[in-house]
Amino acid sequence: MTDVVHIFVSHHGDLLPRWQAAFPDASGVLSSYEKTLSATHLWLRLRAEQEVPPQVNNAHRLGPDSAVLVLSDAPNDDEGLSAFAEGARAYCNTHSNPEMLKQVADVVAQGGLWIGESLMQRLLTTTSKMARAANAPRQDWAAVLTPRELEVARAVANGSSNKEIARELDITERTVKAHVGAILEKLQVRDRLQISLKINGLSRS
Amino acid sequence: MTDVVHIFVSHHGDLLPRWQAAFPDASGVLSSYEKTLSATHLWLRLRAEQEVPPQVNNAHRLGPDSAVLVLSDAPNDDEGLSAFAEGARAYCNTHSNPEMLKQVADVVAQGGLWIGESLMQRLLTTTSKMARAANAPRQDWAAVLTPRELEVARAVANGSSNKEIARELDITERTVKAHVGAILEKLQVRDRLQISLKINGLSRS
DNA sequence: AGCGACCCTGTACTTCAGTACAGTAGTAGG
DNA sequence: CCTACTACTGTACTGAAGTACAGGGTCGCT
Repeated sequence: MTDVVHIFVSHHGDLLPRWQAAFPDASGVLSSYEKTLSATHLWLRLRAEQEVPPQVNNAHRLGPDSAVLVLSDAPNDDEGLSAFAEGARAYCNTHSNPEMLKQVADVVAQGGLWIGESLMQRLLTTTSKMARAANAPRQDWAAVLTPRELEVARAVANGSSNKEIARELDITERTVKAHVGAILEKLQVRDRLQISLKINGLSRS
Repeated sequence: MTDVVHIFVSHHGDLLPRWQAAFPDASGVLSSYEKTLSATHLWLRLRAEQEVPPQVNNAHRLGPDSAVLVLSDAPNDDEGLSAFAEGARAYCNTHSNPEMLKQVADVVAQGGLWIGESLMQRLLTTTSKMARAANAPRQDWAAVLTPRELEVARAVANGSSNKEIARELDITERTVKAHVGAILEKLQVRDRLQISLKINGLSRS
């Protein structure tokens, strides 16, 4: 815990009082390259009038080996998502209290990510929804299809024509039709489009 | 930080040495209801041979007001997802070192969630993918299609045949074909299946 | 050896999707 | 009034999808 260096990157290069309270040794910068190289924790205060990705990328450039922690004056889920998509390690409110900031820094130091509760909830619900829709029924049809049929089914679901699938699998179009026929029967559907809906978890059954 | 009570729920009701190291005051239980009520942190060591949801739910029953922290001998993303879906506040390795466990406990005490890096990465990628697929292109095709074409497009995407759509909209099959043709041209695709993929946000463009 | 899967292929047919060409009609706007 | 867009319909054709019928071969199990 001794070799931790906090550097805050903000519009004016100054430190908010609560940042100072959380990390007495921290320094603030505007964009001076040399000073930021030594940072372990590079805090970036987002500027609302600019896009998020370039700001985060710039922070990565300032400290290639630093963990980038993003501070937002008005946090929202989409902004947070953008930040994490660009490799940020934390996303929290600019005006969080010192205890919170210290907590965040510790989590990041341990290799973790800090995400707000709201965004977290969204991540969990959407992903678990996807997992539910993608896991439970998957074994349903995956079980009845042979390996080869599975390949064909996936290609069909992806929008490929019989001819394309034939080329891809290096077999005759006739054979593809045979496989498709078997799939249609096993999955109890009439169309290749219905196959697509079933494979992609969009059918109402 | 004074009124923190750690209780470990495991198969044998005993404490691993590293748990003890992390929280000297912690106690371990098998399933005695009275003792668990006082817990703020209820650690649950998963049993591999059982399903995850009932185990987590049982932990909630043991301590309705406790935060449930899940420990897994062999963590993986799907298991973690199940745990969080059931309301767990943390998911980490059973054999994490004491520092890690303390860290996890602190995060949870602050109202946060602890999620492994791998699972986190998966959450972020899938969600940002969904956000991308759900926001940007949606207005794309909706804008170029006329109201009637939209109806037809949705029906097509749903797997209806031309004849069915004709019946549903009370028009001729010929007219449906005209609409479908217009949709194909405007959306720059060749198939009704591609229409389905595009409407359902599954195309790679 | 026989049986049942899975994978592969051929010919021939029906049905559906999609396109070309052509036309009627209502409605909004310059 | 004329133009443009939308909705609708017809005949006729091409091509893809799907089905029927019929076979070839391999592999594992009884």
